[in-house]
Amino acid sequence: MRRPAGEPGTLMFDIKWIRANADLFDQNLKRRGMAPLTGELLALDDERKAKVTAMNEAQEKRNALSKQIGQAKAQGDDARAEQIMAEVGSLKTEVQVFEEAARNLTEELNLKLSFLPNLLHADVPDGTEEADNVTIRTHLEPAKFAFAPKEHFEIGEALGQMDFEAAARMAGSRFVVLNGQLARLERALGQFMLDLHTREHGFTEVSAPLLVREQALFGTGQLPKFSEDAFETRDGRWLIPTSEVSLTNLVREQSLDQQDLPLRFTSLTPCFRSEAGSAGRDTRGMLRQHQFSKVEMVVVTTPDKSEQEQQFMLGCAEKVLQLLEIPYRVVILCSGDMGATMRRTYDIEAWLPGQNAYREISSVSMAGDYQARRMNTRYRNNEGKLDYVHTLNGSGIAVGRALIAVMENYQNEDGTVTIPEMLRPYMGGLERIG
RNA sequence: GGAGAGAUGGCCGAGUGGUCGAAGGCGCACGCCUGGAAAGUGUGUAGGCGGUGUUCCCGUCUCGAGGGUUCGAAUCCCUCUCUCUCCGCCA
Repeated sequence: MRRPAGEPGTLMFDIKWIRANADLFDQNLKRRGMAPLTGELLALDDERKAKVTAMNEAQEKRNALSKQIGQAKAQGDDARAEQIMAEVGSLKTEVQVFEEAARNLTEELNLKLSFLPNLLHADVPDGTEEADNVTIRTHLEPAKFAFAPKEHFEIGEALGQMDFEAAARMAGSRFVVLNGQLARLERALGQFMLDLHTREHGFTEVSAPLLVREQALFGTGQLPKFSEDAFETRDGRWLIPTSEVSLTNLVREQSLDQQDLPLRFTSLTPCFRSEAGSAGRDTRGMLRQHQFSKVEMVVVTTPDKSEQEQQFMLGCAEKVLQLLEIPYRVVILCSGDMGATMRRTYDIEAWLPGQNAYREISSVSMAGDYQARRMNTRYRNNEGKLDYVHTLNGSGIAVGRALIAVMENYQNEDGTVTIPEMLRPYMGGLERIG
């Protein structure tokens, strides 16, 4: 793994905070199902600081003597210059030895810190698996069907507009080909969501790279820990697993002005995931694909606004389903089911009649300063001080899964699919598919 | 893909081995001047790390990034990234 991004000496996690809150930090790891680490980390940091101090002292001596050489030469006193040169020669190796030791220790510490999970928000419930997530609220009662509702792939294949076999022939499993009205419906969903967030919710639409450097994935936290989940190209770039990566990294290595915050970005992009750990799960249909389309929301804000921004974003994502009149519930993820890079995550799960289950369709998370530290993104507050920004991200919402939700919730007994009112303008006024 | 030029503080821009973290200008902040403002004038104006220091100080590092040469590097060497110009190719 290459040296993490950021200025030399920048640490990926606030070691001073760990030092001051050792118990809290280890408790946090425990809730994440990990062993305590403060002892190891602080010992390493002590060692590192000792070497840095020793290096600084040696440099101080060297600089003072070197300065004298310059002065002697300026006065034409070459003999004295020679004498001091001989004296300072041994200091050179001393500086190098300490410098190398300090660098190695900093790298070692930073590597360890870069693997640490984020701190959990106080609201996050304890738990080890999906079943421990807590439902916050539900919206709309699932509709009762007068017939046995089908799964989306049954509907799509019967319509002749969803072709997994054609996709498999050219790309392998976990890909799909949509055509005709279903392809247009996917496009309509994306347009509808983008229009909603840009017109009603104040987000700026962004078109950004889908192929990014390793540092960008490091910045948002997908690397170094989760490299097997994404696709790497032959030239060392990566296909984004979510446009959270592109949108969040818009501010990498920047110092922002407080008055410009919050920044709110949205984007409709394909997402690429290897689904390496998901073999055998959701193999039928287009619920879990290597490539899918998603509208993403990213907010960059000051620490004090992080809390309210997450609620706002959650509301923006819910609004999509409310306008589409699809039943859903909001859950808060438990400590064991959360992503390592996040402090608190709400999932929105849409009702899928064909599966007779709620399935994740959006995830809205706060990252705190975790990503900001990795990207080295700060802001200058009104007092002129620099501090790390807070970042948040959320799907607003997953287009592929929204397509599934629409198809299953709006299916008719004759195999047709009614088009939700809100989408009809995007479908040329079409009222049903099939 | 080939040839060349470049990257210095918030911005512009000097600086080719020795008190250079960096002249000068612009901008910004505060003060003086003014009835008020402009003009003029004075002062200040990066960040990281460390220090059993804590409104102020000390040390160190940072002139795109990383490494090297040297007693000493913005300045010399190597690698990388990015920008620009010309040629080729191309949607």
